[in-house]
Amino acid sequence: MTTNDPLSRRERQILDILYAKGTASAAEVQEALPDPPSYSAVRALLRILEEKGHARHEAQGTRYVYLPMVPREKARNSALSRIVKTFFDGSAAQAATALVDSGSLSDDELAKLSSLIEQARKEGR
Amino acid sequence: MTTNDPLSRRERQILDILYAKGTASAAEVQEALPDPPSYSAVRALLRILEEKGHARHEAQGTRYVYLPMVPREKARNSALSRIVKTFFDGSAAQAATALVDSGSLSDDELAKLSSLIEQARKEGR
DNA sequence: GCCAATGTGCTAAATAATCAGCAGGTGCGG
DNA sequence: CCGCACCTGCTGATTATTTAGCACATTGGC
Repeated sequence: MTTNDPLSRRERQILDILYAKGTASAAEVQEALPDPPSYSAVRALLRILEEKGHARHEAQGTRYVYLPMVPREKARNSALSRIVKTFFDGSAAQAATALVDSGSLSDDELAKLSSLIEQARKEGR
Repeated sequence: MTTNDPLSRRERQILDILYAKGTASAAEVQEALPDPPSYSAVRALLRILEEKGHARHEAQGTRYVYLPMVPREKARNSALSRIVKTFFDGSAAQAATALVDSGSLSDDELAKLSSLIEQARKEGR
């Protein structure tokens, strides 16, 4: 019924797939799953996720399409804060630094991020 | 034997504790664990983590102290990249933006991050 | 109209994870 | 020297997870 009861391994994997894809049918989930089990098994897991309140389905034509209950942005923030806590001593700045250092940002992205920071600095004071 | 065989719920929790603390005794792990089981159980889990190659122990005086096998920095990067993939459509820039937007960065940190970015932009071209 | 193909709901069996308990060993204060 | 407090190694049982299978409904092509 709430947000953070502990998910099992498969439950976590499936929920992650739902977040990555935004929405997915049982078949899509199955094919995205590492070491995928039978279609039946996937459906059983999806049902469990629904019972636990982590996902829901919508009828799309004749079939079901599943999606996460808690909105992506909320989930993403709590995932980030979990990582910041366990790997960056609670420092979001360190985490941001690691991302920039990863070298996967384009020139454009760097520019935008830079101006975002400038803005934050102005507003901050 | 390597990085990404699937960890169970408790294994993940314990490993996270080891990463957060750097190093911990069985008792410390137990007390950091949510809804903590018996001391015996914690020790059993730690032994399993060792067997699977995710943790190791060092004798500290008469007792054991446990620590993760794969170095923190490596684990942190793969954790970050996992989140970037599932929550930010593979865009590290978006993730960095979310961190800055979280508003938890001090003025000082913002300044440092800014200069880091400038440096990256120069080197990038 | 009928027969694949593809969907659903439900259930029970097999596998994995989790747990607590017991049998020592070691160091230390009284 | 003895008992207490704390550690370790190991093992079996309980509980949760994960899985596949079956029965039935709906759709679309032929």
